[in-house]
Amino acid sequence: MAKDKKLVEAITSMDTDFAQWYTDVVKKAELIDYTSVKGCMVIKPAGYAIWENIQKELDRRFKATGVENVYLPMFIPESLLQKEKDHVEGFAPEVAWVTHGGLEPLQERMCVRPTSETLFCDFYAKEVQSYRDLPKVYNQWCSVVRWEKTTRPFLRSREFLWQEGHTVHATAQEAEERTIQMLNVYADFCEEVLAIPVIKGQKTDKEKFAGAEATYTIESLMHDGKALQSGTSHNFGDGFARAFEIQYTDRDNQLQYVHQTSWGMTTRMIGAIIMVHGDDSGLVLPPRIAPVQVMVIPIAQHKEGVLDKAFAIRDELLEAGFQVKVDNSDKSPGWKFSEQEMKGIPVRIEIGPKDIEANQAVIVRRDNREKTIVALDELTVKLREVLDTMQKEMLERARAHRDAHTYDVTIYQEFVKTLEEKPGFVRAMWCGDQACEDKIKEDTTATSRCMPFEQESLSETCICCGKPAKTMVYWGKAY
RNA sequence: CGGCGUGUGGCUCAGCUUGGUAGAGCGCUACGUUCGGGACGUAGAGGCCGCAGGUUCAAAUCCUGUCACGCCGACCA
Repeated sequence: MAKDKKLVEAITSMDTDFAQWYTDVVKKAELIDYTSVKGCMVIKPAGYAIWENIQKELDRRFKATGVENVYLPMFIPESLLQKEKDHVEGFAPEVAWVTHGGLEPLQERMCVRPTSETLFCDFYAKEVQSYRDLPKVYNQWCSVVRWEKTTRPFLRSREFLWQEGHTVHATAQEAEERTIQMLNVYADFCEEVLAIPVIKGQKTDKEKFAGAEATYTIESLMHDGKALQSGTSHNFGDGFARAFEIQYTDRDNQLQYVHQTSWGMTTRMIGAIIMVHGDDSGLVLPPRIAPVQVMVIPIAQHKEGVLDKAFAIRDELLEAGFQVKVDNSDKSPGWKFSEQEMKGIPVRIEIGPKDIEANQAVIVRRDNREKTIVALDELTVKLREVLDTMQKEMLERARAHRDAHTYDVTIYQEFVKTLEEKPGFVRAMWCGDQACEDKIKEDTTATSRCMPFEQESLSETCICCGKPAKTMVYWGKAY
């Protein structure tokens, strides 16, 4: 009883203060530490290992579609950044500038990349001569810097890790296909690996990327009912190509502009994992992204044979391909249970003298704390079952939560009231006029999250102005 | 950029109102006892009280300035 109390004191309850809960989990799960640089964090081993797994999974999927990895400079000369008008205007307010090299002022200042469109364009302008050079499907893993005013671990930091894909194509159609293809890669990754359901759709002109012709997005819903933009894929048309003069000679010896795309996913997804799956005991990692899937916790480990058995189990499970560790630290079992739970390790296996006597072990799921007593010779098979089930149920649970927090409305008063009182997505029709988006933001602080690919007609008229509606839009308050 | 808040052993904080020997809990080290939901005993180590000025016989405490970080808003992945 007293121990339970201590547990809840360690992490602020979600219902009490979601923001504080998030910070507590991030710290208790040892994902990050704050630093003396505002808005920049140390990503600790437990956090970085999640990112490495995200990289591994995404990179594999990218390469399956023909992506090649490259690396470009982290500095962008001001003149280069200036070349595409919308792009500069979008990013100028939040770039960091390098003005000196050593003690000497630079002739031209350079910004630390907030994104690398301009550098890729500069590069492609040299690289691409002929239709035979196309397409180029490059990606880079790097960090970027955006001088944010308010910052939060993973969700909004001044420096963050990401990948940015940048492609050039001969035709508009090919560019559009690549844009959609990569959005689908992101969506599949989110659902299959992170167990986070997403809405696929297009951003409105107001919300689209600076310099893009079209921005596609996957939107997910956090436990507190706020939306999180989880991955974007942009079709640039030939806008950047014209600004940077990226031309190729086609089969008929005519000069043509290339068509470009870019797409990115960031360490923000770690924040999404926390806010979609976490609970009052801490982090809950989907088995397919967890750096450690199983923690073996020996009970009364000083007793003859217990530790040996624990390590034997570990070796057997490692052999079978699981990520496993033994907690043989000098802590009490209760302590170890709490640690495993705070860190979100999907499953723990308890093994003590009684189990050894009965030739069994106890498997405990992190997400619902369900205990299963398993005969030792069935451990591998059962564990695989438990992890697969857990992965599946986490996605289902997240989807059920999202669906339960998605509301359809057709009357403006109800729209405003819903956004105010019920955290979640609100689906409503829109005329396509930015003035309505602006008014909605003014009235509710909510923004258009996306125009989903899967459209439905909820009514004939725009939720805001009453003019004929063009599209159904997901609205919500976003991180 | 505005509002709020916080800087004191590794961590969380008390002490500041009313100036006078720097404290607690946790953690850490050693030894011993424990071990199925955050165990316990004994003995230790560890602090220019964010930084800089000022007032004073005397400053963690009062005054001025400054830096940093956190949270909440407007802008953004």
